[in-house]
Amino acid sequence: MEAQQLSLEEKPVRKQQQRSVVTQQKLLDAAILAFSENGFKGTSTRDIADRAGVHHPLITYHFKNKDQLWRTATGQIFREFNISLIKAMAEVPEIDPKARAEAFVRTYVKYAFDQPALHKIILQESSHPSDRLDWLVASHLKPLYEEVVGAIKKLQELGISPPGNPALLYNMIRVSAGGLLALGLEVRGTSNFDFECEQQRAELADMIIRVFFPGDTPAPH
Amino acid sequence: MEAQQLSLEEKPVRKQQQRSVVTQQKLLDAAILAFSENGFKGTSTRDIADRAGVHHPLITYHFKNKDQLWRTATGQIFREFNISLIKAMAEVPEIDPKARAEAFVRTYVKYAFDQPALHKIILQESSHPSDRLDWLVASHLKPLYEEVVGAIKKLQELGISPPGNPALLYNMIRVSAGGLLALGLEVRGTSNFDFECEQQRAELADMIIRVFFPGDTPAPH
DNA sequence: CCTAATACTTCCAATCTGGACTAATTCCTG
DNA sequence: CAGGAATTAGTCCAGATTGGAAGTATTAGG
Repeated sequence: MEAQQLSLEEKPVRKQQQRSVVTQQKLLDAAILAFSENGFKGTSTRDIADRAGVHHPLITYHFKNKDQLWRTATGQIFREFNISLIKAMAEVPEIDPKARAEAFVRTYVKYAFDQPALHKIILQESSHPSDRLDWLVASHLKPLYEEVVGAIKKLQELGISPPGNPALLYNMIRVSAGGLLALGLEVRGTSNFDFECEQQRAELADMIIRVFFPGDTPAPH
Repeated sequence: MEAQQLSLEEKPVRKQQQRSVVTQQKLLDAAILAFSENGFKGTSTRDIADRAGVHHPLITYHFKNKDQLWRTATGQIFREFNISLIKAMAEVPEIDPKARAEAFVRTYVKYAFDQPALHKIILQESSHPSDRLDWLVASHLKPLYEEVVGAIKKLQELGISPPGNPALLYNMIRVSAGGLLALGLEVRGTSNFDFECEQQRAELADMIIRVFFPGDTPAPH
């Protein structure tokens, strides 16, 4: 970070040392975990440093302050999530829209489970207005939305998805997948349904597909 | 609270003064708001007291400590929510299960919007294990779940709802309604869909019904 | 193998935290 | 209307919090 922002400087910049990369990643990982559990306000930089096993002033050194650390950490997992999603979708042929939708749901569920912090952080930050939420929406949430909502419209035209506002449909799918996984503890408590079990996650994906894409692909005339 | 726990005491207990009831309610309202925004850890008792416009040691006086305040405040809104739901449902005739499901969804959306803190608090607390989450599940979430899941099973048997694990279906409906409303800020940011608008909330309810209860009531043979 | 940039450690000041404690005020109740 | 309990105001505290200053150790690069 910061450290080797060479840009158009004239100074003889030295390359970043390996140990600093390690420290930064330890901090980023710890930060994601802590923020997803206790929110931005509820997380202290000391807690993060303790989890990472480093001295807390290193946060100031590497990331300037708590807010920048949050942005860097959050940015990292959102970028990874979106890239994973795009990559996985690229492997599915475009001919069959319903198969594509199914693949999207399964991949979404998979990566949402691999990185549960991602949706927890969305939930944490959506609870009240903040610059962080605006930033999250503008730089990560909206791009994905734009990408997917077009596909949903097409599915509706084909009679595969129910009619109505596609934005609504998209958000319902999103919370049914990622949101529900983030609520895993509560769901297990009330319903004895455990997303830790691979088979139950598949069941969730199946159900989402069944519910939101009930129609069949129309035969090519 | 506490103050007039007369039970089987022999002392000539004086009745609670009106002003204390007012103070308590101001604290409870402020607490709900603060906790829903910043979570338990992220909320300070001083913040709550400031919002309520009272001195912070009064929290200790009326509720013993932060944890008890959380439980009392949360208990109040959950009780009100569940009662509202039950009352509203009692007015719908039992003959038509689909009409009943529709009424349930509309009422759920209505009250979830009236008290957005309720679902925000579920989201806040589900992010990691805690006594508060266990308490929430056991005393408020599970009872409602038990109540509703039976009805959903029946709807599935009638072919009104899609097949599959009813617990899953229930949770998907729940997050699509309450969860999505709690995410209102984010949804407006990404999709320009605003739940503040009555008509858009109706659209949400319609969509939930369309998606989760697509079948028609079978004609009585 | 120097030496200066990079990375880390140790310490500090100002503020915030939950909660305890006492004094002042209000207002029931006899 | 007086006595005393209920309630509130005002202080205080020990510990945690943040950001940062100042010094030490490590390592890249000549």
